[in-house]
Amino acid sequence: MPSSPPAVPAPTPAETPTLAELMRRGDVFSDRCPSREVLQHVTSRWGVLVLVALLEGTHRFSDLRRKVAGVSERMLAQTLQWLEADGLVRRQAFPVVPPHVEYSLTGLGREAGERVQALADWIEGNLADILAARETVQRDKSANRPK
Amino acid sequence: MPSSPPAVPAPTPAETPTLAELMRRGDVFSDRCPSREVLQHVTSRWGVLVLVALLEGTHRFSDLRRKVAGVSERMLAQTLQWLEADGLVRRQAFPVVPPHVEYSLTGLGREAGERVQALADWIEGNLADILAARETVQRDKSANRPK
DNA sequence: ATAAGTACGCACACAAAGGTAAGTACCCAT
DNA sequence: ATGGGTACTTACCTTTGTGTGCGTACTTAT
Repeated sequence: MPSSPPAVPAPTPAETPTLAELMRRGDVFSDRCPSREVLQHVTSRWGVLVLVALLEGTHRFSDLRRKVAGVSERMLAQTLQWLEADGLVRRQAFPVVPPHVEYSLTGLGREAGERVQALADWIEGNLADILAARETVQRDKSANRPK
Repeated sequence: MPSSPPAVPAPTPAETPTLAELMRRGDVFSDRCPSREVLQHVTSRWGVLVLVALLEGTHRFSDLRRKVAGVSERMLAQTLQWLEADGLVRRQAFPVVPPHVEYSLTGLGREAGERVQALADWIEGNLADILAARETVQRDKSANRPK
């Protein structure tokens, strides 16, 4: 149980990448780097689930809606448009009535999807540990201020 | 250029996992599964960046604030509390004045962090392709409705 | 003596995310 | 003929995320 802070090891100098550098290779730690937008689309609430769902193959709009439980039509459409704009999802519309549209991953989308799936899988597999940790952390906090 | 939709391959039967099953192994596709909350914390705008930052080692609050460019004190504190509650981040406060608090990853946090880093790294490395795709997709859309 | 740094909590405000409901223009099953 | 399915869009409203500014209780640097 440490009561005094450790000594500082080494100061990290500040970095200021140019815009051109941010295009060649993004930097999520940089405030105005475009990679942050992409990150937000990919890690958005429904974006993650759509990418994982599409890893299994092409889906129609309403198939996705059923698979991704809880998503509204509005947000599913919105999310798909984000991912399509970023070149991760391909949209194929057939000129028939009633409408028929198929969504699938592009090459980029598949690569991204595999990474988000790795994360989602890990969370699913370790959910029990995480929920257990929640209890523990909560208990420890309460112990530090019993009144 | 397909103009008629392909035939359907096979209908997937509906699944309804019980709450108990959702605890042993989460299912992010299930509406009320707790894994979704965890997913949201981990993939939140600042959660991603904090996890990646902490992979490099222990950081103080203000170190994180400087490293994660653009985050406000309010949201950094909030994000850290989410991750701490989920057992991914450890908080160590020293009873000194001025305040000194150190944040680090737990075992769970490191595993999660590695996965989000893999995603962040991929996005950084493929940013150029994604930005290029944005242009292309935009152009294709405009071409389909020139007026 | 004054300013800056530290790690937050709190109140206020705004914008974005997200849900609900309705409308569209047809087809198909009952 | 009525109801449901399809792939959205739009308008309206609520919730959440997020930023800003202020206060704190001191210490260290200027």
